[in-house]
Amino acid sequence: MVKTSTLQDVARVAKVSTATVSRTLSNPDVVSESTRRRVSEAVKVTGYRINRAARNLRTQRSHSVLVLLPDLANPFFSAILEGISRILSRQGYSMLIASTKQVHDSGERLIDYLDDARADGMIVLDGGLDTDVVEMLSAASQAERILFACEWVDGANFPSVRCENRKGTRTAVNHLHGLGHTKIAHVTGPMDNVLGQTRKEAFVAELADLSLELKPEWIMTGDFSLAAGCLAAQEWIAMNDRPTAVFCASDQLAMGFIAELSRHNFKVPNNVSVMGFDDIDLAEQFIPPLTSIRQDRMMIGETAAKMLMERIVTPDKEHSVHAAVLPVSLVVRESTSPPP
Amino acid sequence: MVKTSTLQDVARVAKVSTATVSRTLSNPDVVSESTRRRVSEAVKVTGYRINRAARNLRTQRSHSVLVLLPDLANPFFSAILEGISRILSRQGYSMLIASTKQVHDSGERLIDYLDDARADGMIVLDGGLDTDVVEMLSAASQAERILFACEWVDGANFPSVRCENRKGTRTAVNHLHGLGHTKIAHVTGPMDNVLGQTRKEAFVAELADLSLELKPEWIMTGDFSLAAGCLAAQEWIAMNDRPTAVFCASDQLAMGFIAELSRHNFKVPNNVSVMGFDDIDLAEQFIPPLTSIRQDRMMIGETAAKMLMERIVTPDKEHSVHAAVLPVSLVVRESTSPPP
DNA sequence: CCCCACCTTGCAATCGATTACATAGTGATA
DNA sequence: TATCACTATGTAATCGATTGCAAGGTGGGG
Repeated sequence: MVKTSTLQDVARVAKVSTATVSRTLSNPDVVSESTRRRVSEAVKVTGYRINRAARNLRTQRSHSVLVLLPDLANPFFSAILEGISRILSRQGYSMLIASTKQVHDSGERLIDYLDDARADGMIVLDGGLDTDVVEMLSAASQAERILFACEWVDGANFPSVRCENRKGTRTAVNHLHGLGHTKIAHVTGPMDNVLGQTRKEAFVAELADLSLELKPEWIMTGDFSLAAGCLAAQEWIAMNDRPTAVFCASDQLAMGFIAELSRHNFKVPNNVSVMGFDDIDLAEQFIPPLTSIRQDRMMIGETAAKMLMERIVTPDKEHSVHAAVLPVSLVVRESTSPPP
Repeated sequence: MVKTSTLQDVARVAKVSTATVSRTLSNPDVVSESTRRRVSEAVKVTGYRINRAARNLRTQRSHSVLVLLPDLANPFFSAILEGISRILSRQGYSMLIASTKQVHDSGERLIDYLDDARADGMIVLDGGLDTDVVEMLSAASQAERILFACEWVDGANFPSVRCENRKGTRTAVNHLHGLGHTKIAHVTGPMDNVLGQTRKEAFVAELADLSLELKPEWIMTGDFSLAAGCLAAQEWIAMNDRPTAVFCASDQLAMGFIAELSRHNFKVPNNVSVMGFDDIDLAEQFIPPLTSIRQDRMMIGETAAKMLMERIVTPDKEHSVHAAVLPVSLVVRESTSPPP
């Protein structure tokens, strides 16, 4: 085991005090040109690496951020992580990852991550936290160091980043209506999820605005999964008066829906137009390529990280943006067409 | 800002020394029943949370592990992460995430993570590290605290976890041959990648064992992406003597291949059988559902984490397993059938 | 009754970097 | 030349938990 060298070692080699070395490294302007050179030289010679545990202890900062996912195995989040990580590493911060499920199962409490100085802040990608957890977090003085991205918690007042869910939904409905559809169904996300709710509300509202008929059975409750899409397809097949277009609350739903239809020899978009939401990577390669509402997941991650870092670096400042809402866009591909 | 309480506070309340509190928490057996109760009570009263920075400094352990991905946005890795995280959190360890690309771009050196006490070990999911980086890592005394998963580096001698790539490939070829195919093509992974190479070698070897013809043009070089699959499909379409089956080195390749074929009105498996490798979540929902070689990604993650933790906890012990090779299995779905 | 072993607890050094405060040195100004 | 302002550097306390060593206490054996 090679002992890594410490500030002391550098100080000895450069023939200065540890204070000077420390200053040279973190605040070069205050030391003289000549010392700066001597110290840099000594750092090189000794191969000095700062010991983060020591710095973290002294500065009361962990220099890392916790990202909390509902489910690590869900690919939807990877691009968001990429965005977050990009910003964090640029500022010398590390990214810790955990899943809410796991944290819960292991009996840890979320707030511990902040309390025990493991993380300076956290980005939560799960709006479905238990209410008592949310209450504990908001009560904590650290509430400003917690940020919700994509999803959020109604009622709580955490800073957040989200995309234009309402506008995206309305755009989707308008796209279908514009193609000539008048009987439009919706496969919802999970109804205990804020995204699922919001998109459904917006869907209902937009249909009303367009004065389109909406039979109760045309709202099919699902979650965001492929499997739920399959089930919804079976419902659709069983209907007497089938809608000619279906707006799904996620791309995975739409893919499941289309897959199941094709097993029953229905063609998309010939027999029915289907849309998704998210524009995940695969949407483009799906057969047929999926019309969807695109959210820039990388940007969601980057924005979230930037906002959080601001709050960590200058905690007492009044911050300009409390809830960032990022634009979405319609991506028209081949799963939608005029009604038969 | 609520000051969190320290060992001192607990000690004061319990009327013992900090040493006793520390011992009660980390090694309860050595303190008496009565003190143990007093201390536990005091911990509850004060709401004490250990300060990890302080412990990390004193114990010279960071209690976290770095996981290094080639690309965070690639969903292939999420289940592996889930597996790793599960094991780590069970042992009170945190999971740091970074991507090789980013580490490289930001000018950091990988070894820094170990040197500056940010991580006790690392799990690398990228066999494509630059040779100089690999050399630096193997030279380091910390080489035993670095573990490769999925991919590995030929020549270097790091502990590793991988799946039965050769056997999986041979199983795939045998499946196709068993269906009656004699003209079998292969779309390879990237040829600078150890998985791509291994699977290709095994493919060639198995065809030879079965005494099957193999025209040079039947080996199509790709990478693991959807796009490469599309290109390969175009090559296939352009062939005079078309193979009746294609084994792709990844599911994504297979999906891209099939998608492109369908755009040109070829049917799978009617016109050609196509197989993938990995059995990613979507394989089952693809149209047609994809025949593939399944690797248990969660288990890869768990195994990697267990092996690494062993080495971290008892660094000097001789460890039983140096390279774990996990089983794969054939999953037959609808993208393969007897030749036309 | 003394000695020794053993169990429990406390004292205080330690991990390595940061930073408030003190001090030495330099040059300018009156 | 004395004084002041200012810069550059050193001294030493500090962050909070861990742990080697020492000491106090208890009980059993001789």
